[in-house]
Amino acid sequence: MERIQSIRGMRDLLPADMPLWQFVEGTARDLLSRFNYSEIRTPLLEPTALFARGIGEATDIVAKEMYTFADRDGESVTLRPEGTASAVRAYLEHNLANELPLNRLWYLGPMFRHERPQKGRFRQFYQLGVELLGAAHPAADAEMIEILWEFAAALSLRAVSVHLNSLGCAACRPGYREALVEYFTGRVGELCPTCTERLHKNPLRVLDCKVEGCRRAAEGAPHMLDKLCAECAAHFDAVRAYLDQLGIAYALDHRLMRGLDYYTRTTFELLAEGLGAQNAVAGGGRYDGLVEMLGGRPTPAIGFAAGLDRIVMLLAEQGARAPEAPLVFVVALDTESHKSALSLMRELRRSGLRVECDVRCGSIKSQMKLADRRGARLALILGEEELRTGTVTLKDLAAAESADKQSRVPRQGLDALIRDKLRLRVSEEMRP
RNA sequence: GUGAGUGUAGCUCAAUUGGUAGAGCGCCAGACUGUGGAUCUGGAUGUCGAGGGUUCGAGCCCCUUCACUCACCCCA
Repeated sequence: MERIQSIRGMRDLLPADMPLWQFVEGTARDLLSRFNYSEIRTPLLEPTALFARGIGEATDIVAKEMYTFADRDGESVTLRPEGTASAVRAYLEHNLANELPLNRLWYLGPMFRHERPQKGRFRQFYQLGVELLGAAHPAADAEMIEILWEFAAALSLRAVSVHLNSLGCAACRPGYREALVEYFTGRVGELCPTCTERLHKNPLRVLDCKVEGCRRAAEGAPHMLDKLCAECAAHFDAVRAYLDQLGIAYALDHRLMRGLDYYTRTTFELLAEGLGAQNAVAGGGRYDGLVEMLGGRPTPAIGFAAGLDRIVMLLAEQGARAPEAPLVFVVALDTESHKSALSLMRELRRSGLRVECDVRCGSIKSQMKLADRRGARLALILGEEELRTGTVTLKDLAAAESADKQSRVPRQGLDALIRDKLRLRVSEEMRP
């Protein structure tokens, strides 16, 4: 019998992986609530037209990476390849703009793209998205980048850097594009075959080609930042001033482009070392045109998406350990003890402690062994003796062999005693 | 979609020029039947990714196929 396994590019996040994931997600929730952003949850499945219109028909995502199929009634539906289009759709569908002039939103969940998997890239992957709708002011750009910066800081992400660029607007980008084509046309000979093609389809992409020859050819290319119109230039300068005020370090990166059609003006990325070729941890920017493209009134907006798979991978490589509540393991030696243990465990759990036992009810040895495997901090042993005297044997599994490693304590008020013991050990460990 | 590499016990890997599988770790059980993590002893486990071919004989050679990994492309 052939065993069924998960679909290519779609992986299981196993129990051992989850503490880090929960740490990352918890950190995001906590941070965003302090910036007073509201969570929004949208369906995984949307009408195909939403993405075709929002992201751009010509982008790779729409042209060849979407999970698109006919629903039972024939409607073309698509598993969301990113979150912004859905968030904006919901924003318009429920008239959120009418309730508030400024909407701060975030979401977190799986996205789907039918790409060839590789390190840091999956067909089902998780993104944290943050969107700020209704503000054209550069202060909004700065807030968005600050959130990303604070997120990285709260996670203690090492070896990451913020890259910043401006893509200009409908007024100045076409001019830049022309200048770029003109520049590269003069050195077609130095470009790789793909770039020769790109030159006509998407000249901006030539800038971030990895081939050595193209990189050299791109060195003297004109910069978007030099071709910005007066408004875009002023906007960008203001954003930079805010970032300086906040002490946020960034690198100007004139080769930083966005693959989705809806981006304008400010774009930024959080890049990390140690992720292989997929080194972008988060990316975002201003998308002043999207709301209107999706049928709403012209509304300025900015946002970013962070790749949680990559962040978790980075943290794991940096040896990060997610904090976990200490575990109390109850060991019962016979049927009577086990009955009594049930009540004890309920009590302790209701008092907020994390408690489990070995429901296989085997020998004390195998129970102790499981306690150890599970990483328990304390073992509570219940046997005939303890039942008779109204006590439990408390063993500190993490302590070195010593007189107070194990002791007989009264069952009354046990949870307070345990809390004391755990606090003590925690404070000991926190000393450098 | 393109290219390269890899597929042998739960995990990491080994198997001389083709002679029908082994180690470490892990797991389970024992070592004065009320005590884990160290040590010792014993034990279970593989259709050698799948299908076909060559051969007296294939984990090793050939073909096909699938999966995984990394890179390109693109992106988070």
